[in-house]
Parts: sequence; structure tokens; C-alpha cells
Amino acid sequence: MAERSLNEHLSHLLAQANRHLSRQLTAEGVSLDQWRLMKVLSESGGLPMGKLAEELALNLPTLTKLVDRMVQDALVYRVPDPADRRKVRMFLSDKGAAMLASQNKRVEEHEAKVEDSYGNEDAQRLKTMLESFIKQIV
Amino acid sequence: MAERSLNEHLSHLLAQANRHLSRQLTAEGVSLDQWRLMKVLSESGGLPMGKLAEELALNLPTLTKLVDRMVQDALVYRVPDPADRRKVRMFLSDKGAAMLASQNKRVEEHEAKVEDSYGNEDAQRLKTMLESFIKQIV
DNA sequence: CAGCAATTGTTTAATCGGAAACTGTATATA
DNA sequence: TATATACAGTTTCCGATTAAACAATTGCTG
Repeated sequence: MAERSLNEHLSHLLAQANRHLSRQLTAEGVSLDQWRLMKVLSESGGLPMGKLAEELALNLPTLTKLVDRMVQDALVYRVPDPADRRKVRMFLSDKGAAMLASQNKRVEEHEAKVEDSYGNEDAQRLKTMLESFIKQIV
Repeated sequence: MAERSLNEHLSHLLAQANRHLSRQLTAEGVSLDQWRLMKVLSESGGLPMGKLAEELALNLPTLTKLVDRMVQDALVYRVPDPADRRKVRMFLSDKGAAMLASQNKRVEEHEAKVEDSYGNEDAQRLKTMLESFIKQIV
């Protein structure tokens, strides 16, 4: 059977799509991981580090340091869990919520542009497929 | 209109899918970028750094250092372009070709497993959609 | 309940990545 | 042809990521 070329490989296609989109967002002033972190916290505040790392597919040491920086910037804060003192529960600050709101707008605008030019029905289908794909491979 | 949740955002879904797949390949002993680089060179040897960086969505300084490491390991080599001495043309060494072959096998096996469990027709459609999506956003 | 194992998260040391400045070469313009 | 401008890569400096070791707390088992 014939050898597959690079753009027939899912791993390559995902890397390319991810990097291009992530770069474009960076250019809009949005750090993808910071935004995703704040967004998760806005949807379910109080998550411990471990769950957060799972939700974002970050490893724990990386997350610890990302959180350190965001705590410095007062975007999020840590609350030790009284029931299990190993755990640290994370929350979004007011400042974080404000920044999230502004970044939400930029992300939505940018994705709207991208999805429009790609075709909205196709974009919707792509997202649905990616969602179920992620469930499969996790 | 209602606020979109994180998994309705393409940027998040792509980041998740990419990271999970990339991690699983790392666990199989395949560095995604190194593999992609070798694969590009096997398909079109002699590409200059700039084109390579484009093909892989890497920025030039990052690519320079990735290539430095791979030259150390004798997987690839540089050849200055005599027609334009600013350019450096990259080639895959025999050792690189051997390593590529072995890694191709692991990538193909892993993706086959993943695509089987996801459903092969859907996987094919997903790849096609990603390919045209990338064309759109680049 | 004493001691050992598992868990949750952080720290450390080394590697890697990115933005900006820099080197060398080619091209355009006067 | 001299000077300026654009182009191709690399280097530098700093911030970010990773794997491995570590600390603290909880849970299990004899």
C-alpha cells in the first residue's frame, strides 16, 4: 500500500491547525492557555489543580507555573480546600473576569471570521467531530 | 445570544486534540516536530529553512535550533545554496531516513488504532475537513 | 492505631520556545 | 557603482515546558 503523505496524517493536520489558530489569537492579544484557563474557571470555579490540568491537557508542573503568573497578575486566586488539605481550589478574580470578558469578545470575533470564511455548517460539523474525537482518544 | 462554552470553541478543541495526540506519540517515542520535519524532507529534500518553517508552522529561530539538535544527531544536514548564499538547503541523512522509517511505522500504527476506534470513514472526513480548514486560515 | 502506600501539588534542573537584534548576501535605485 | 533596502538565517536573552525529585496530606492494612 502507498505511503501516506504528511497532510494525510491526523497528527500533522491537528498540529498545523492548532498552531495557526493559536498564533492568530496571540496576534489579537489572547494567550490561548490563559484564556482557556479563565474560561474553565468561569464555567466551574473552585476546580482543584488536577482537574484543571485535565480539562486543559496541561501537565501539573506547567499549570502550577501558569497559575503562579496569573496569580501575580491577580487574574485568579488559590483557596486551600479545608476538607482535603492537599487540594488547592482555583477561582477567577474580578479582574480575571473582566479580562476574560474582553478576551472572549476577541476570540468570538476571530472565530466568527474564520468560521464564516470556512463555511458555518462545515465549521459546526468540524467542531462536533473534534469533540467526539477528543472523547475517543483521551 | 447565549454564551458559548469552551468545547464549542474551535481553538480549544484543536488545542486539546493536538495535545492528546502529540503526547501519545511522545509516549511511543516519536517527537512530533522531529518526525514532521524528517517526513517533509523525505518528500521534498533540499527545502530551505524558510519553506520548512512554513510547511511545519514553526518560526525560524525555533526551526534553527531544532535543526541544530538534529544535525548533532546526524539526522539531517545543511547544504548552503550556491545560487543564493543566504539560503541553506536541508536534507535527510541516511540515519535520518532510517529513523524516519521506524517512526513512520509507529505513527501509522498509532493513528490506525485511533482512527479505527473513532471510525475510519469519520476519520477520513475529519482529515479532509482539517486540510481544507488549514488552507482557509493560513 | 502504627506504618506504609497513594494522592495532590510544588520545586528543581535542564531543555526548549519566542521576540528582537544581528550577520551576511542579494537586489534595487540613484 | 555606491548606497540603501530587502531577504534568509542565526544568535541572544528571557520566559515557558518537562521530567524527576520532593513535601504534605490522606487512605489503607495489618
